[in-house]
Amino acid sequence: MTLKLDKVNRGPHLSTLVASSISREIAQGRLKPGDQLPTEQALATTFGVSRNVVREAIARLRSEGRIWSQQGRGAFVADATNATVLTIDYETLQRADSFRNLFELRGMLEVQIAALAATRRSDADIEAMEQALDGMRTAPYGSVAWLKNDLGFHRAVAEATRNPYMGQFLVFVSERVRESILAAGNQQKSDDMARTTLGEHERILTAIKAGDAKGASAAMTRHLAGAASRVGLPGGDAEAASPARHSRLRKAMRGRAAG
Amino acid sequence: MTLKLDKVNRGPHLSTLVASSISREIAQGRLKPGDQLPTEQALATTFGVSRNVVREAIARLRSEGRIWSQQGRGAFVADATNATVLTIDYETLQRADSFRNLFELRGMLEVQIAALAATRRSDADIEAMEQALDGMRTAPYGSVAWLKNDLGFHRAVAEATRNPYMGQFLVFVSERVRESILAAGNQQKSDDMARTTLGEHERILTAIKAGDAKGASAAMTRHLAGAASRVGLPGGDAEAASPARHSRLRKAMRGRAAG
DNA sequence: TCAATCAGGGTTGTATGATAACACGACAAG
DNA sequence: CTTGTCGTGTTATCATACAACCCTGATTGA
Repeated sequence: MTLKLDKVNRGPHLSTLVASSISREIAQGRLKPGDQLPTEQALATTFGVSRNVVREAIARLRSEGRIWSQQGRGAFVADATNATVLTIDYETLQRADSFRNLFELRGMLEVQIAALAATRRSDADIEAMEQALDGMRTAPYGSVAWLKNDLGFHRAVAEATRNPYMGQFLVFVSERVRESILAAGNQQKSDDMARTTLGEHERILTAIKAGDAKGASAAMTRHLAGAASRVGLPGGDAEAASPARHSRLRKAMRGRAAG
Repeated sequence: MTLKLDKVNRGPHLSTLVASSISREIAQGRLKPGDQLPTEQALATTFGVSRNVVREAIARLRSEGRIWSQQGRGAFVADATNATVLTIDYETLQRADSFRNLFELRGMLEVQIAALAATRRSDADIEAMEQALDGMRTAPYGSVAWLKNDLGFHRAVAEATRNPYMGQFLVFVSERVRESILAAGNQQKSDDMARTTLGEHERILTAIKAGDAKGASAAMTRHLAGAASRVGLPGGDAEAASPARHSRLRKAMRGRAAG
């Protein structure tokens, strides 16, 4: 009876294993949309767990929109587009190219967000950004407090867009990127990096303060390129995400008050 | 005992009600990160359900990263940044401004995706786009087949970026936008719209074929502006998401083969 | 005094059986 | 052909029991 699923003792709950197992069947196409899943009883016996565990797994998949179930009928695989949540599973996150791809996506979001923020920011937004910058100045580079204020700055920029989804998506992607960095474990820190990073942030803030959309996106592009090289990524990667690049941003950044 | 919740609130399961109830407590700050949840037994009695139902709710919240639990200790509220899934709850989706905000986010993604796709597309990607366009040509405007191919086109563009997250995010956001449109229920269709929409898609494809990043993003911007006005949104909204606007895209689009 | 050990209660994780609600097909009655 | 009933299978929920684990505090030994 107690089969413990030989694999991992470190393993999470049995319901998680069952859920990801079913999830994999769906992802790999062995269970197509509309197909009926085996009965809970059958799943329980095939996995060697209790029906309760199977139900917890089912509940989880149902909440993710991957399957739907009806009392008296059974459980069925839902259409892929019906997924109500966006999730990046842990295994994929570990792969090397995931990091690069996530970073690219993040850059895409951030550069646009910076431009939008420059046109819509309020005084309270500026206040929040400056507060986050102050927090970064007083915390040692790479510390928890530093990271918290770093994320706080970017979130403040996102919230200045007056579009709550911007912040929601950006924070989500940024956290995945951070997880990926931690998984790779290849970061080295120096005092130079702290100064450089702070300077990049300040340039972003200056442009946003001035209402300079192109300058803000340009500054953000440079910041992301710097961050990329800081974590060991070819720096010029965010290029395609930079809208105002070849054009005359110097003109846009000239003659504007630093505030 | 427990209110059956007359409105069809996303699922008649008790575990769903319990999960959203706890989730609300967290969202409204009555349960702060680090706080310990009541014991499963206590939750069961307060909600008037069995401990099994509570466990299904807990499993769901745990899979979303909202709480974490350890055997023998209890369940605790996790940091907000630890959420492993991105979810847009149904209530927020119904609000009027959600539609506008989601559409803006989608535009932001798509315009950049189009530019990237133009520089990275393969022959197979072009093939997929053309196939989707053919599907749109033969299906009546607004039909299920039409919508399916429409989404297929945009997904093909996203997949041409060689970054799987692009497609993942885009499809997710697009589906939420579609849900929001359906919830509002204010779309009217005509033959003109079909032709216009098809033309916009064709221009996008032409630019991507030619490897013209700026042309692709410009065409996508125009398409999104058209789509916005088609669903009753002020058309100029995607402006900030348009990188190549004032600059000379005519020059970029000149002298390139239509394919 | 101090440290290690151990026993006990509390909590989550899992197993098991039972009951209620519901869907669907078979089948008989009209 | 239609309708109503019933039996079977499935999910939804309940209830209980045990196992695994954490924490605390008392006991024990030096």
